[in-house]
Amino acid sequence: MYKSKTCGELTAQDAGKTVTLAGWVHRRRDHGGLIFIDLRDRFGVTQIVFNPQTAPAAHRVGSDARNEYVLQATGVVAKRPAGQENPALATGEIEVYVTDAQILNAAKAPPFVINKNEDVDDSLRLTYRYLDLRRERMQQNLILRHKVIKFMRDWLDAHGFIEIETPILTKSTPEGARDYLVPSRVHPGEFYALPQSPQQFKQLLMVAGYERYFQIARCMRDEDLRADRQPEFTQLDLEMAFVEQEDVLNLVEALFTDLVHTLAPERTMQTPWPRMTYDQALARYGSDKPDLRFGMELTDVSDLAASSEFAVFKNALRAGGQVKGVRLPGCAEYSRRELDALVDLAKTKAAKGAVTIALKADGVHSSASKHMTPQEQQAYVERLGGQSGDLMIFVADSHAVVAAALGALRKEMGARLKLADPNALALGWVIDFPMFEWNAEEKRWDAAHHPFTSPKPEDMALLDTDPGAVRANSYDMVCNGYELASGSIRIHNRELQAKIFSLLNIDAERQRLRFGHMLEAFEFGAPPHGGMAPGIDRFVAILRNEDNIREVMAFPKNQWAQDLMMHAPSDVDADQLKLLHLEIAPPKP
RNA sequence: GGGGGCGUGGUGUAGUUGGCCUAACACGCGGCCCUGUCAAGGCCGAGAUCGCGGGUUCGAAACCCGUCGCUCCCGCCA
Repeated sequence: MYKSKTCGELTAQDAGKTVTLAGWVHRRRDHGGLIFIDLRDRFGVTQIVFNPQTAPAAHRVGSDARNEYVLQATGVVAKRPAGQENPALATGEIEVYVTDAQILNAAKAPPFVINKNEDVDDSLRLTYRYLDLRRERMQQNLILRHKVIKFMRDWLDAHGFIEIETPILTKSTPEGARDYLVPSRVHPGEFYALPQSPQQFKQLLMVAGYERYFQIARCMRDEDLRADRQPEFTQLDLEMAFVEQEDVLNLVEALFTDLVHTLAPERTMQTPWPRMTYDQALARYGSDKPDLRFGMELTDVSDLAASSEFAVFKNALRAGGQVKGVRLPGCAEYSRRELDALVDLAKTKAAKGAVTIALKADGVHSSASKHMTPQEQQAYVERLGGQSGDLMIFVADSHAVVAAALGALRKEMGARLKLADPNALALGWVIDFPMFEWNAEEKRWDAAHHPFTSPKPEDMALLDTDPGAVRANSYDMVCNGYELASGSIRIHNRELQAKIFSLLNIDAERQRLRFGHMLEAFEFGAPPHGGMAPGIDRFVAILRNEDNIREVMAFPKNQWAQDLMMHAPSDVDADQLKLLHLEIAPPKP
C-alpha cells in the first residue's frame, strides 16, 4: 500500500503516530520556508507541512509539487498549535509534519479549476470527465448514489427480495421507445436490442416462481435527450408475485420513506404519501407528475363561462371542453410582453390562446375586456380567490389541452415565483391511469403504460365498448414534478393478454412472433404479479438538488447522445462492418 | 424536425445604444520574495486576431446574414 491512513481519518487521537498518506495536491501554500499542502484523496483533505530545517529533502519535493500532482508523504501526526485549527476541515485538528515525500506523478495544469466548485462549460467537463469527477460536487453526488443503491439492496434483501441479472442483449420490441440495436455476426441480417427495461424478463421470473425480484438495471432508449433523460439510465427494477396494487405501493413507499429518513433526514416529506387518481392530478395540477411542493391549483370556471357571452369560452364548452384558470400571486403588473410570453407558453401545449385578468389597485384589466364586463371578470377573480396584485390566466379548450396548457403555466410560474420549498421531497402516488391512449397519427390505441398492464376488473366490460374509458392497474410515483417510477399489476392470463394485444392492433401473427413466449409462459401457471421501477438517476438528482441527471452519473452523454471523453459513437473499421454483414448507406443529402 | 439562450486568454466573467478596446477583472499559469498558512500574502511576467465565414461601415467583440458548437425546451420518451 502506498498509504497507511487516508486523508480523511486523522484526529487529535492520532497525534504522535507516524503515518504515510498519498493523494493529490489540492492546494499548496508556499511561505518560502514552510510549505503547507492540502493533500486530497477520496476520503478527505489533510494538511501536510514541509519544513526546510527539519526535512530539507522532503521540502524540495513540496517545493516542486503543483496542484493535482500525485504525492506520497510520510510524517508525524501532530496537534496543530493552539488557534491554528481549521474547523472547516474534518482533519482540521491535526497536521502531518512531513519527514519523507515523493512525487508519484506530475500533473499538467488542469483545463478547469478542480479545488473550487465553479461553473464550467458542460462540454469541457464531459471531455475531461475524469478531472470533473475529482471535484467535490461530483464526488458527493456519486457517493450518495452509492449509498442510495446500497440502501436499496440491503433493504430489499431484508424484505425477501433477491437480485437477478437479466440480459443486455435481447429482443427488439418495436412498440414504445426506439431500440438500440446490436447486429449479430452469427446470424446475418438479425439484431439484438438493448433492453428498454427488463420488463418481460422480470415477469418471466415471476412465472419461474422467484416471487420477489429486484435489479439495479440499466435501461437504454434511443430517444432525444432532456435534462432528466439520458440514452442509458438506471432503474431499481422490482417485481413481486401474489400481490395487488396496494402491496406494491406500500412496499415501495416504505422503502423510500426509510431511505429518506436514513440518508437524507434533513429533507421534509409528508407521510403517508398523498395519493390521487390520474384524473384528479390532471384536474388539480394539469399534470400526471405534479410538483406537490406548492399549491397553485387549477380552478374550474366552466359554470361561469357557460353564462357568459364570450364566444371563445362558449365554443369550448359547446365542444365538450372546459374553462379553467390559475392564479399567479403578485403578477398583476406583468408587462404586455411578459403576458404574451405566458400565452405563448400555453400555445406550445396546443392551447389556441389564453385570457388574462390582472387585479390591479384600480380594478380588473383583462386581455378579453372587449368580450367581458368588469362584473364578469370580477366573478372569475373571486372564483380563483384573487387578491389585489394577482394575475389570473384562463384557458378554454378540451380537458386535455386545458390541463396541459395550465399545467405548463403552473410549472413555469411555480419555478419563477420560487413557490417550492427546496428542502421538501414531495413524494406521492398517482393511480388509476387510463389503460389506453389514442394515437391519432396511427389511428389506433396505444398502451398508456405498456401492453402487459392489467385493466381494472370493474372496467373489463368497457374493453369492448369504450377502450378510452378503461382504467389500468397502473401507478406512478412522483416527486417534485418528476415521474420517479411507473408500475402496474400485470396480466397473467393468456386470453386477457391476447385480447389486449389485439386491442393494441397487434394481430395474432405478430403476437406469436413478438410475444409468443409471454403468452405461452402464461399457460404454465403464471401467478398474479406486479411491480414497478423507480428511476435512480432522477431520485439521486433530486436528493442532491441537481437539475440534470448527468450530475449524478459518472460518464454521461451530452445532449446529442455523444460521449465527449471517449468520442462515442464513432465509425468502425470496414472489417468489422463486413463481419457483421453491414453496409453503410450514404447519408441523405 | 422545430423554438429559446449562450459562445470574449487555460477557467469564470465584464465590455454588446459601433469609436475612450492598443480588450478589463478575478482565479489559474511562470518567475522572484516570504517560517503558521488554510480562497495564504507581496512584486513582476506570459497568455485572447472576442466560435467560424461573409457583409454593412471611415471604423465591428458589439450591427446584419449564414454556419458550427454547447445548453434548455417542444415533438419524441410501450
